[in-house]
Amino acid sequence: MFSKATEYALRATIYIAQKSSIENKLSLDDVATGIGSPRAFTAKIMQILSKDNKLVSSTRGPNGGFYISDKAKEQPIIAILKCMNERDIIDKCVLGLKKCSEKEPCPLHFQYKTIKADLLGLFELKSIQQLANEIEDGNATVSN
Amino acid sequence: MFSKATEYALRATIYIAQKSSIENKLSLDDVATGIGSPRAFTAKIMQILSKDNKLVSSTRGPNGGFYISDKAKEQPIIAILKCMNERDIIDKCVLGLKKCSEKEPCPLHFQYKTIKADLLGLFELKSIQQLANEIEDGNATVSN
DNA sequence: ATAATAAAAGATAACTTTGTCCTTAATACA
DNA sequence: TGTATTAAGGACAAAGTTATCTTTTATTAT
Repeated sequence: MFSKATEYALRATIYIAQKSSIENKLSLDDVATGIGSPRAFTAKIMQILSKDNKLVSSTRGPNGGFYISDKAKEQPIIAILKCMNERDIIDKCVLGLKKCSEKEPCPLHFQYKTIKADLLGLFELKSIQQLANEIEDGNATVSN
Repeated sequence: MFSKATEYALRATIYIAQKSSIENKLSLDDVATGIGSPRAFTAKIMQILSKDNKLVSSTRGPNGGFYISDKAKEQPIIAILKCMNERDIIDKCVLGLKKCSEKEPCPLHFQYKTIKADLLGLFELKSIQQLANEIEDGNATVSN
């Protein structure tokens, strides 16, 4: 469904939300090891996610690292997709038609439409915090 | 969701199912023009689809081209995904976890599961013929 | 047989994604 | 101030996907 970069972004964000706080930041190594992703590539993704400290926050130097503010944790996970510029994957026509629409639909349009709505709902309703809680409670994992 | 190759494969198969018959084959140009895909790349995809004449059939030489037998038209569209080796995209974990399962789920597993089931249902229930009929009836298109 | 037609097959090119490595910049602390 | 630490940033490499072009093979019709 999503690119590897976005998969890592989702896992990393949820992982950081669960493990970190402003007093207890996670290093790049912590994150890459925690979610089972290639270190250097993960660094690139962390740069995107922590750009402007909007979604993930980062500080350099000793005791630096990544963390997520309580406010950011309340954001729905679709915010991660937006940050990774993959938000529109959900809207795309299954058959890849540029102008697939209600008026000029592909033969799967109306059935796929409801699936897309469900998918969008999932990503808009679930917050980063909620998914982090699932891990906290031992009900889920983002480790590979 | 799917690769460009698979998008073209889906469109091409449905297009051929609607336009062709054993007496009236479609040339590569007909197909590429009909679905709005790059000619040479489409040729490669047609080679995969018509390998062993299992899904799409092809003959060379004058009056040759591509067509789909009535029997093949009854197949569900998931057959096209299988042919393109993208069947398992539907099963994959949204977060890219290798061993995401009921016992060791990712934090989206149980919600995403129902969406995957709907998606699989759609691809297993809709036949190539049914989608071709939508186009035949003017209710849908695979042109780009 | 020969010529024309159309797909099959192979080689290769362009582009994108994924991944690594090395240097630079910021920060903390001694 | 200097040194250690950690992320940011840039350059580059490997792999995969998308796309093109050329040659070969099969088939038909003359």
